Amino acid sequence: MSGKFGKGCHLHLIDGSAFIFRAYHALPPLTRKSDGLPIGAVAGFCNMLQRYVEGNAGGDVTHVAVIFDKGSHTFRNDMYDQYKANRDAMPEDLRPQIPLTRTATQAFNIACKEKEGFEADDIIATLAVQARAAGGRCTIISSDKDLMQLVGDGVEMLDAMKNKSIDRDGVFEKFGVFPDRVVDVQALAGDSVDNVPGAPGIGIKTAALLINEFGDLDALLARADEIKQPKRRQTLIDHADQIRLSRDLVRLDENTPLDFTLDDLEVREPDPDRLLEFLAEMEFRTLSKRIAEALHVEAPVIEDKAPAPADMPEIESVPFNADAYEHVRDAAGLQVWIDRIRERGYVAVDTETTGLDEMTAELVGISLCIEAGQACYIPLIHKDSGTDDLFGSDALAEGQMPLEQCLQMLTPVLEDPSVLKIGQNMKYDAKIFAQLGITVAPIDDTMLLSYAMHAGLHNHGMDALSERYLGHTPIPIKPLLGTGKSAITFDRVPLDKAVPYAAEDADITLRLWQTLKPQLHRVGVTKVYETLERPLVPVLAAMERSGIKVDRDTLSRMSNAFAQKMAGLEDEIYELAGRKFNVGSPAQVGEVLFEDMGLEGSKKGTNGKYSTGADILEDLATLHDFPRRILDWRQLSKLKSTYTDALQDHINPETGRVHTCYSIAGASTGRLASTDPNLQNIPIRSEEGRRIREAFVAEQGKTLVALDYSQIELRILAHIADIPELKQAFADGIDIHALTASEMFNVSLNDMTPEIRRQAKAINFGVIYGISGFGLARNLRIPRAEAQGFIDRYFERFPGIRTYMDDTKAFAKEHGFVQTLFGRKIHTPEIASKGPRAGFAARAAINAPIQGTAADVIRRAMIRMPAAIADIPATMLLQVHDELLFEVEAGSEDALIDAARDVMENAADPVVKLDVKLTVDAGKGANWAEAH
DNA sequence: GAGTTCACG
DNA sequence: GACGTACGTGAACTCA
Repeated sequence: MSGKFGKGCHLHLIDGSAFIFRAYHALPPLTRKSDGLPIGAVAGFCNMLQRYVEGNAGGDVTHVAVIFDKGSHTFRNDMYDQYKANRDAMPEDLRPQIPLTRTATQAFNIACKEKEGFEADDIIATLAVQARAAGGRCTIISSDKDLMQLVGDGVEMLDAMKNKSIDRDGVFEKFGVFPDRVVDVQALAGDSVDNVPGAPGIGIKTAALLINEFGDLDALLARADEIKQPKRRQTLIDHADQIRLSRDLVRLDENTPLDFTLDDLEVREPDPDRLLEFLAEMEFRTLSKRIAEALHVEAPVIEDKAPAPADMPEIESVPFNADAYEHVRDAAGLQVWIDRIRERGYVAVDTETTGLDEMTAELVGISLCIEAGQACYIPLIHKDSGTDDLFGSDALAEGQMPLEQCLQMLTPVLEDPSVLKIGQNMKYDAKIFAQLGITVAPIDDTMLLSYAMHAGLHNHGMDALSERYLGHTPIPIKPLLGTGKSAITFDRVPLDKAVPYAAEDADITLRLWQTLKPQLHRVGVTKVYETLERPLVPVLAAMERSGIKVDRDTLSRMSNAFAQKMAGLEDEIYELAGRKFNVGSPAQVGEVLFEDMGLEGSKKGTNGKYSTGADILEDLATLHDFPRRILDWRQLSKLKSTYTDALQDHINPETGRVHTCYSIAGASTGRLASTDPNLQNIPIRSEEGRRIREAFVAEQGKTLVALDYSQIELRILAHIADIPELKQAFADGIDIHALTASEMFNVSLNDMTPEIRRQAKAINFGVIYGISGFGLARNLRIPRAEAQGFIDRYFERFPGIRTYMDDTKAFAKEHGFVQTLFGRKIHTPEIASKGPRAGFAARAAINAPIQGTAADVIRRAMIRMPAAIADIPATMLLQVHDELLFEVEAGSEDALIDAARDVMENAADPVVKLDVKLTVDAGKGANWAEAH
């Protein structure tokens, strides 16, 4: 059969996207063995194509094509920006498989068609209409109801899964009208999946009823006042425009401009070599065999390629070339990049700013990269460096587009749910964009990919990752900015220097993503990355931007009081020492103590200095007044310098609030770390220190609410080590330290003394840290043998703890990592070393699953929190490892406590079923001291 | 920049 | 038998 498409021809049009999604959801998440590339949807897609080919062998099909969607932005989005806005983002492991389904179609030698700006449905409509006009037949292989408007006059649909064909009567069954009125019914009924509004309260049944009564939609809308039901009548009158818009949205474009004709779609025999080569590349053994048989050729041997070692990724072969980066200077130049980004569906993004504090830093320029080596920098507010003006000119440099124009063009891409934005530490860039009202989503973050896979092995900064995984040293920033007082901000870097530096960052980020992302599955931390790391980025960005109000006057008053007390103490100290010296110098304190006064103290190894730490001074305090005074002075000095003084410098002048920065990938265990300033170590243990929390206040008319997990690490220990007595105690709400003491020392709970309880508490904590006799002895200030006796008794009483410790150490030795209950991996490379390092590593390995699981739990709570409190006028401000601090409008405190507590207590569900329930304590007040 | 000390969980 | 010794952080300070 060949020649022009016409009478007697039969065209099959396969809805490619429908095939892909069916394949994706029908199969488990298979991955290619050699490199972990997700491949399940491709496998299912190929299976469905093969079944299709087999099913039509000897049939009357003369022409065939698989039609795909391309990009997500279509003419319908221009008509209605909410079109398909409710769609979930494409699953992470599906995205890389999309291009492979095109390759697969071509490997089957089937025509493969798509068109930018149009949906597959429009192409199908156009081709079906063309086939009909030429006097041929057309079968659309899909069950998508949006295609039903095309049925009739030689066009029919076939649901390949159910092998059921749908004709005019079938459409009537579904819509209550024949195909020519389907659009009218859909326009009225709307579609929640595609977010087509329709007429509120009217479904398919009612819509069909109305259309059948009035003939068509135009007649119905024209004569809406004749509708008998008053509510329905009003709805149609009120929403007439919306209904017409809906009709335009659901009506398929039968005139899609196409660069091919029906004749190009003629059925072709598959080329066995090409097809089998593709299948071998995908490592589909069973399917290869089956297809080889069907084609009567020999199946290729597919080698069982061993996965490459995880720490030896392939180094990107495109060399780095800083001269090749593009300087985007105007809208035309940027548009080229935007088009390419939309075509790809992903882009690496990096921002250059005037500083490191995202609250005050200004956007200076944006770099983009879509392929290794292909990157650009869009400078926006670089200052002209041409003049000799010593103070720098404020005139803008040549070759820049207006910031507003750039953002206007780029924002739709940054916010487009179908374009993945890749960054290194995206929280930073997201905050910069958030300042400008832009919400960047969806995202991937190479720093977090690295963290999820390699926590404990190395840090996750871009320079380190580039060296390690790309074998490339990034252009250093120092020579560009200078150091010290003469340092300049990035907007003063000349463009010829700024372009290579900035663009390279995006290039590196993209290459890291290409290197690291496929390994995620292989390392087995996809869930960790997708549920514990990446979703935290917008949550933390919002918390950091919120900040917490800090009252400068309170801090200032405290500073003065501390200064006075310190001065008094200094006089006493000089008196006791008999001379003046620098109280802040540990070395000089050591000299006074151990040389002038001749007290007993140990020299410290490396530099021969005396150690004057708090516990040594504490011991000496019984012998002399001097150490006590030093301790008191140090406490005040600490409080003043680190808190009451430094904290004031962190109050943002715009917001009057302190905005900390959380590192997501700082702590190896999964904990967050807080910096600039650290708000996770605000004093509480001493009464004087605790008062600093009075400076952390709620805004007028609001309240601070603190919720903290009670004994979360011990509860997790009880679960992981499976200790029945501890689990029972938590279930009964018994004081856990008292219970431990009672079990160990055979004292009934009623006869418990604070001293015994204190010792048990120390042991409980010691266990979490990987207890040793020496450590416990020092902590409790008891002889080492006695401490060891306690530990022995503890293990005897709770043998599960010792088993847990031994098993965890053995696991770490064997695998080089340990895991939390949620699958987070913490690497412990030093466990293999000899000497004391191995001891450190072993204790860290024991602690990591406990501390890490607790960290996972609160991360999960934080990720769920925004949605859970959406209806409450409250904001999540701070996280302190097992505590969340909120600011809430007065009157809504209890609603917030109920909602937040619910999220926190059930945060492990449904992934982990803890044997021990998690309990959350709550407090509220005008300041943080009261709330705690 | 290393080392010490101390604030928190 | 000796090694060293409780887990995880960040910041300020001194001193070379």
